Amino acid sequence: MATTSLQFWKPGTQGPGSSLDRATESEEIIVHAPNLSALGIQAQRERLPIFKHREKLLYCIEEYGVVIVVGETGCGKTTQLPQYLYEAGWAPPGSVIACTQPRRVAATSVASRVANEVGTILGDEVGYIIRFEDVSDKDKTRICYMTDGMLFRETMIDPLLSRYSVVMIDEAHERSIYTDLLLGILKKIRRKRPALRIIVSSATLDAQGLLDYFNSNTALSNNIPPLEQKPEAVIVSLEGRMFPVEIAYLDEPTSDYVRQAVKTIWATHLQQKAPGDILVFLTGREEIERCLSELSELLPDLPKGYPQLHPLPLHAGLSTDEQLMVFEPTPRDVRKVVISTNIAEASVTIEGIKYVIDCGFVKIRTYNPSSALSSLTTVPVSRASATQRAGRAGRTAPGICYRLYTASTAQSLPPSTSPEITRTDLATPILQLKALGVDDLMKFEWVTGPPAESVLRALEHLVAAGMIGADGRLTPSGEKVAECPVEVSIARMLFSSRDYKCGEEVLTISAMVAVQDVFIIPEGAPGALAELERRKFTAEEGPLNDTQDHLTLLNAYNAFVRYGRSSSWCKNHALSFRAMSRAVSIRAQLKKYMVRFGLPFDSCQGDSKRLRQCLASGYWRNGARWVMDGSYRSVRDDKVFHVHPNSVMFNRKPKSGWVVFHEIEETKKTHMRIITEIEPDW
DNA sequence: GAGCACTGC
Repeated sequence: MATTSLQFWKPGTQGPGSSLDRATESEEIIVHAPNLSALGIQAQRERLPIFKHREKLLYCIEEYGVVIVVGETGCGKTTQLPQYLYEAGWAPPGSVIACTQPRRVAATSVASRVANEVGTILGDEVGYIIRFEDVSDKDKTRICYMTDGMLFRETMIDPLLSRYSVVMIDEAHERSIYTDLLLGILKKIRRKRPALRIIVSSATLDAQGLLDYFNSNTALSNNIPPLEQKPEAVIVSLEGRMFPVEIAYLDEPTSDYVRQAVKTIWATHLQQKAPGDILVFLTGREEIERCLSELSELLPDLPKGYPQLHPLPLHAGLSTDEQLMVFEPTPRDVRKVVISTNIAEASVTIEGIKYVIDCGFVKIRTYNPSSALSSLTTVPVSRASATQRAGRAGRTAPGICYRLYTASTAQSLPPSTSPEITRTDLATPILQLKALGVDDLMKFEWVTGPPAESVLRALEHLVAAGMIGADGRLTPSGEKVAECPVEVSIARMLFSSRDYKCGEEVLTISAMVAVQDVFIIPEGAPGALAELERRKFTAEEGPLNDTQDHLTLLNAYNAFVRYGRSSSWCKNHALSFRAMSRAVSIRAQLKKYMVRFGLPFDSCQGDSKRLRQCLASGYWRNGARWVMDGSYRSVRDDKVFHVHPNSVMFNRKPKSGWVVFHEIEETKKTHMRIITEIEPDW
């Protein structure tokens, strides 16, 4: 197979930012800067598309409570808008402009860029706050970038967010759970503190929905003064900066989009003479590896005179080193092909991409409240996602996006991905809302209401766990657990560690289960090596050598610390250095909460029975018993569960016949992850 | 006898 002819229908140019309108270079540049490098920065700032809208934005923020800013990524809103506000005097001493991001890297990298533009050291006038890292100054910081989760947490300490004059919720179209919770809280705060200004920044599609949300007034009660006649919220549209991206569809649907992706990569490489790298969106690791292997079979057939093709995988399971390879600049005679999961849709930006190939699917986690199980399923992408994926081709020059589905399929795609709050376990969010004084969940103004069944299921869980009393209010232990940055079952485990005298070990286990992907699966030899290494921790490391996943995690952690937290040690034992280091941070943070709640740090001194009893007390809802065919039945409703192949319990019969597990994941089968054997009479 | 979208506190 040498060349493949592609039958693509091209309906003409469309896609993000088809207008190529950028700020003209002839505009007068006003410079207040004292030196040349600052002059360069100032000129750059004024060339951004958002600069033309500066006065309009400032006027709207002065006049309206809520400004919904719509613009493509790259138009400068994240970096410029907080600076405009700062320059216009919105952050006098004692008040701060907050800008929230759904991801940690975004908060840190944007803060550092803005600090540079402002001409200040990061952490002085411009800072950031993410979990484990507060690079801000209580007195000096005027612009603060932060993760939305951190600002939500701050509302638990300061319910009116009184130190902020303006809160900008960035990337609101992603509808992360904390974005939704924050929008609800902010709408409430605005009633009590009208001086607060809110900016919601979003990509196009749902701007009208957000406008209606803020302009509706359903929860108005008698003791709150009526709002002014003028609408609460207004939309400001910014022009995009992105280059046009031509969209091409398949004429006929494909039954195997991985193979179609390989064909399309090959044809693009041979037919498109213009240099530029290729980015392919697939749904998961397995597909990426198949795509890579099928592509490598074609490589020897590359005709003479063509540039080389350099394929690279990109997904979250890779080590940092492997991930960094996709950013290496391409030599002149090589074309890079990055074959990626959804991580490249928003989290990771690779420069130099000119061609995007989109399989049209994504893996999404969905919580089913009636079964209390969450499952990972492959579903068609939304139109918003497809637009975002296509936009990855137009960051530095005009590009092309090949969609591996038909134009009519494209029209039937849902407009946007359902908000996270509609497909997640609400136990923790509801506990936190209760801690914020939202007692009546039906009156809380959700941007999108979660399914009633999810709310009921979460309330039932919280009542059973003793976090909420019969009156619907938080119990004293509920108030404490609401503060803890862990799930309800883990918090219970930490609290009962006092009775079982194993605080030290439970603390470590709590940190380790909070980190995913501790054990690395090496490229090529799926599972085998990792399993070998994992078994070392179960059998050879440490005194607690039962075959239990929780104890294996404990042993791995202790060994990591004992061998000096070294990254090369991790590499040799198929452990993720990133994950292990994160566990160290989480453990330190949880330790502070234990100190605050007066929980002792006893060690069980190798008495694994006490430790396992303590685990059982936390995972009291997650029990299962072994049955003859090697599967398990859940204690709660007799469902069929299987042991996850990553578990050290995989294909071993528990002596007692009973286990508790950390979580259930439903993919092709229903798997219990992180398992510990218990005695039935516990 | 066989598997791992992505975030966040």
